[in-house]
Amino acid sequence: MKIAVLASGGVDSSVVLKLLQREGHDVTAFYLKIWLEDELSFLGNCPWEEDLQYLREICAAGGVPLQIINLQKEYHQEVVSYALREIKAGRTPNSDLLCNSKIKFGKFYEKIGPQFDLVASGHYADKTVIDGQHFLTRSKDTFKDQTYFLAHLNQEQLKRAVFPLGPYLKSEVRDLAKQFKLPNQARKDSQGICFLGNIKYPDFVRFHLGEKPGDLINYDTGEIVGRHEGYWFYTIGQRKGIKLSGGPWFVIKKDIAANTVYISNTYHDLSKKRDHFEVEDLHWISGPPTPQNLQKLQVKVRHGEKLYDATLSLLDGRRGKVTIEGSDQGFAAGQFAVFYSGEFCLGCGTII
RNA sequence: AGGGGAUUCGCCAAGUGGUAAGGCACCGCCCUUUGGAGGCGGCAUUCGGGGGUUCGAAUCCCUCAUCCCCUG
Repeated sequence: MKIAVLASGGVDSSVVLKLLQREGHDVTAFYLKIWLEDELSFLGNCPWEEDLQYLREICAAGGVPLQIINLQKEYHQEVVSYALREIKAGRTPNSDLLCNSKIKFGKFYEKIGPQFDLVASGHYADKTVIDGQHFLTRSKDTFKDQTYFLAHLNQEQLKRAVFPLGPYLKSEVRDLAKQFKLPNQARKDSQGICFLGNIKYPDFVRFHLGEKPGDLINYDTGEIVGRHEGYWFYTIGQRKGIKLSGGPWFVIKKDIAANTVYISNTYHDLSKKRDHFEVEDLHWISGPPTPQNLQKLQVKVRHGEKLYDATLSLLDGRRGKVTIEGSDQGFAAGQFAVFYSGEFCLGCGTII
């Protein structure tokens, strides 16, 4: 098989190169340049030179062709502008889901064309094929599982995607990296929104949206207790950066029209928890779940944390109400709720 | 002008003779391919200034300064 590998210079995607090569596939490594335009370079040094250095070394040693694809323009159009639009609207976007569906498994494929059979990535995720239908399933490493970030892929994209790390634990991947004698075997995992690199999120927001001071209001008393620099620097459940004494203070609610941010120091009280929320833009990777399935789903409200048992009642084709078993305090509009049925990742919706 | 009260880390605040709690904020690290959350650690040789009493004071005394309240 002719496989295009999304390679970042990190441990995971480097191990993918090796694994596929070992299986006898014809692999080509692609480094996607999705970095922000240089206008922002003063905010932080991009580590992509280091990425490429490792990648070049690994590809050279393994006889793997390496191509660098510039998708900065596409990335800006599809992801950055979305993020800014959402932030400005007072919502909390998750750029990385769209990065996968729009860029890594979207524009990238358009760019390289059908000459490659598959696109492989170093995501901790797996696939199952049933009757020609492709399903996204959770990786063996349930802690590291990254299906959350892949929930926005569509069937076509999933069909040509392959996730070789699915059957491995992170620790096993590290071991493989050692076995393969990869120079980046001990490299620290990357984190944060991929396009930001070392740039701090608030700096990015401030650069594009500036500041817009307004009142901080105590949600419980209605009293004005301080000032904020712009509602877009806050998200629901946020604690850091409120600066007021008497806390800890947590963001409860934002009023965009009034440019006020409501905070509370009783965030952990039961009264602030909710067991339901609404979603829109429901998206199913392999077709909508059956009515019976809707009654016994699991849902993730953010990456990494626990799965809630949940039910989803559809309001219309694209909207629905999710009720979770238990309660949570951090439902932020704009974030993705990702639905699971056992090992299967079914799709996602945007929290309203 | 009298009378009373207060002054401890950026903020709040314990401590009333025995050698400066705690919370918030802030900083660092960990966790984490989103935003958050969470965990761990750091954070006043010093108690408004100056004297004094005492083996020993933030705690007692004197004095100065500032602030608040009440009565003119």
